[in-house]
Amino acid sequence: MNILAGVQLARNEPIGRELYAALRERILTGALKPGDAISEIQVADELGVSRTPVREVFRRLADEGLLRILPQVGTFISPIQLRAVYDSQFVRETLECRTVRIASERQTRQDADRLEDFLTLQTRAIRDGNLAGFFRADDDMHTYLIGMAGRPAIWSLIQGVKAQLDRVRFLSLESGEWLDRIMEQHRAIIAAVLAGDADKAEAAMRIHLQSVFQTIERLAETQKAFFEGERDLVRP
Amino acid sequence: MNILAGVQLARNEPIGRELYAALRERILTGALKPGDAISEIQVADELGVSRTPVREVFRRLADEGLLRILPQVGTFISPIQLRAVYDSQFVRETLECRTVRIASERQTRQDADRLEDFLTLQTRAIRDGNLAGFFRADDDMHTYLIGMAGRPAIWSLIQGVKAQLDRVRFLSLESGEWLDRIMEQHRAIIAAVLAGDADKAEAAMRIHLQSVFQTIERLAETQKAFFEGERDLVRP
DNA sequence: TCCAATGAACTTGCATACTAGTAAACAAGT
DNA sequence: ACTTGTTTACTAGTATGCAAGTTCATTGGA
Repeated sequence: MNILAGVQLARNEPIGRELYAALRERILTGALKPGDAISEIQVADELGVSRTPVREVFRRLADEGLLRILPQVGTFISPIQLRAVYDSQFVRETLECRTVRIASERQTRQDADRLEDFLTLQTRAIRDGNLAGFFRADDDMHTYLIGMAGRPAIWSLIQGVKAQLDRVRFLSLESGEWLDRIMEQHRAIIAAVLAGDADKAEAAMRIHLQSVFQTIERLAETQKAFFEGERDLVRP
Repeated sequence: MNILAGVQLARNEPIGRELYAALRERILTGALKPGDAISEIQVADELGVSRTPVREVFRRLADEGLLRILPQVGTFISPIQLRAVYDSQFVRETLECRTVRIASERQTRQDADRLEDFLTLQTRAIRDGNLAGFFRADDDMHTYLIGMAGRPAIWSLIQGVKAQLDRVRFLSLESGEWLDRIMEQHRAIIAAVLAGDADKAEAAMRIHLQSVFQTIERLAETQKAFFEGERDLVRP
């Protein structure tokens, strides 16, 4: 079975960059499922490169908790660890609730246009059934808000911990009514930010980022095989 | 000149583990200064191993922002980027202010003994002029507080961003009166936590974690060569 | 004296060969 | 049938060699 169905490297950049992104996406979207074996040689052969760059990518993914490397045994896609998911949510909520607060205190006229653009992009993506596009516009909006708070670099840190959350998100293949509810949350956040109401913005962001809990509730039952660790962990 | 003055690998574990810790410590403590060149071959030869494991360690340190790898040119110790330092402080303050809040709400009887132990360990280390021991006990106390909040894993994330802060801390070689002030801050935090006063605990923690700003003030002037980036960045 | 060309000595990126360890299939004995 | 020992085929860890690019000192000419 092909690990990388039809991945073609452009080879303008170093190998690792693209391979990292490609593998990461396949793990997050569930194309590579928890428990699946994935060997350095296999991937190297499929790409027509040597083990060395593949190996380095594996290491990075293992550091992020997406791969599990067992020496002399093999490398496997990590199970989704509930503890790690809850911790990731905690970190994201803590950081973004503070940054959105700052964003709402610093908001200016031109921010309004940009933020509203994100909302229209998102509704349009939903209308067209373009899930990938929606996720991208979603991330872009969060990125912009963090930038407004003057902390653009923090998004890359959140990106790191968010991996665990995204695995859950993709596993759930959000249905239509869910997306509508997310849009409502987005609108509430943006409205509060543009109104300069820090308290309301923080509250709206918290509700938004905590909605992943409901997704977990539904999933941890049905997709039990992909999860690891006890349920009922630290919940606020 | 020796990069690794007298580092002896135990070779019970994989090479990388120890080498990573050894290099990281030398960068943080300033034994390896910003701008210093450090090549894969040189380190490999000094350790009597091949380039491959050294290379992987370099990659991880580069991901953390401690090394700068320029292809076909060389690898260098990163300058201390003020922007990264302030961002790290922001992340740490945001996370630990929330966790110490939770810790103070969950505190129990046996926590009191442990926390007081940390304080005595610290005062003893200061009395003996044992700086390394003080830093260790300092970190241990923060670790314990985060554990009290039920989020032990978050410490490793903070550990990651803390690297930038530690570089500043070690560069300043805190003088005696500074250490006394830190101890006062520690005592204030612990007292608030044990009293179950979340607001006071959070405030004390914020003051404590913001004290690095004064250190930066003093240093960015005198040690200008080690720093990169404009002063007067986002400050609360 | 100045400047440009050149080449030696570096560097990291990548490829490949070898080592050593695990696991599972299999064979032989009970 | 079951256990035990052995073989075989895999894995990642490590070593090493080559390729490609940068830096810098040296050299030759004006």
